[in-house]
Amino acid sequence: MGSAPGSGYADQVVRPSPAEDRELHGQVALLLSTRDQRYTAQRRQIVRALAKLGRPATIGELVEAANGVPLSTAYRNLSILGEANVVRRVGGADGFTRFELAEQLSGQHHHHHVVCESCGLVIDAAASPALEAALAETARAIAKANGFDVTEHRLELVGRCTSCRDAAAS
Amino acid sequence: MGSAPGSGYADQVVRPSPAEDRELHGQVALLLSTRDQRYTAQRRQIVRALAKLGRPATIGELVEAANGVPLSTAYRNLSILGEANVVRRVGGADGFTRFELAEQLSGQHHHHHVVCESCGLVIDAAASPALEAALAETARAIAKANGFDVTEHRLELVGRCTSCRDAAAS
DNA sequence: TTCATTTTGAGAATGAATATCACTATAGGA
DNA sequence: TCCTATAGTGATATTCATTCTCAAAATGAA
Ligand SMILES: [Zn+2]
Ligand SMILES: [Zn+2]
Ligand SMILES: [Zn+2]
Ligand SMILES: [Zn+2]
Repeated sequence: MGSAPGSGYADQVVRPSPAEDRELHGQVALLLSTRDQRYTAQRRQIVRALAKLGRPATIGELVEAANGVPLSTAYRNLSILGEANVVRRVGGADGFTRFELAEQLSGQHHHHHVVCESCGLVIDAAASPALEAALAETARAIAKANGFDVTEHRLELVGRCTSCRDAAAS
Repeated sequence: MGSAPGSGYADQVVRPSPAEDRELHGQVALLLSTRDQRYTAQRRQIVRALAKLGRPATIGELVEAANGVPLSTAYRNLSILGEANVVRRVGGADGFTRFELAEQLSGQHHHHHVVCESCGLVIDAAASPALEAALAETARAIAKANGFDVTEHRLELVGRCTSCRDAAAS
């Protein structure tokens, strides 16, 4: 499930195996076909880049990892892949939109994000059952108090990544 | 403390009393003066607008509530007020940055946000002790697993506000 | 009143994201 | 295989929230 022993509730980046990779592209092709969209070479490049990076990535990181797919093509396809529930937008800490594979495609299920306030790095972190229970309870309280119908949540844990901490200790 | 009886952990908008209002402006003036900044009429208008709205507000809402302070002035002063820890930026659900008074100035302390995915409305919600405890535990686990030094968190509960739900039931 | 410093605000510039559109690639039928 | 309708591409133009510029106005100290 992408969790190394003793790693608690925070995941490291885990590369998909070749078999998982085939499975991924099969699922993407299916999701696209139900919306009469083709799984083109450029889209495959983008999906491959997202899987390879294993964390929410900026457009710049993506076009570089996706072998120089043009910006306009990358943006357009990320939008289409988003509508097909292949890609999810992640609001960054800096002003940059980031993109990641949808939870059911990335191997890990529901998760949250850890953000470095210094360099903007974003990594995934699985949520603990206790945290999810507390969130569900909060959602209930809000529905009661404000009539707001809470259907999901976004959690970002903000701090300093290892390399930024090392760099600060100069 | 801004919490009506029986409202659980989700706050409604609460107007500051005249006394609280004087206290607010005094604190703002102090925070600005320590950074050699003046508490000008325009800055006072903006702070008054933020207090009056009582929820994270967009630039458009602010310039309207602040009696037509020019856009460039509003942006510049929100930036200065941010550096002075008077104002906090809230990343919106839509693409719009929102601004709110710093927690210690708005009467309520640490809180989270409830976002309507339909109209973009953002309101405040106090956090329960159980939720905060679970968040602290998660932060500890992440520090252990990734070396990430988590110092704060941002939580958005996403759903549908009452008026958008009513509008959908047409 | 000077005069140095800060602040203002209209307009210009920036830049991430989106829209355009002529061209290319592809699927499917003839 | 050849056609053709449709979908996709990518260089370029456009949008628009946000930031920058800078001459004029306000402020405070002397
Ligand atoms: Zn970092
Ligand atoms: Zn993620
Ligand atoms: Zn709404
Ligand atoms: Zn708030």
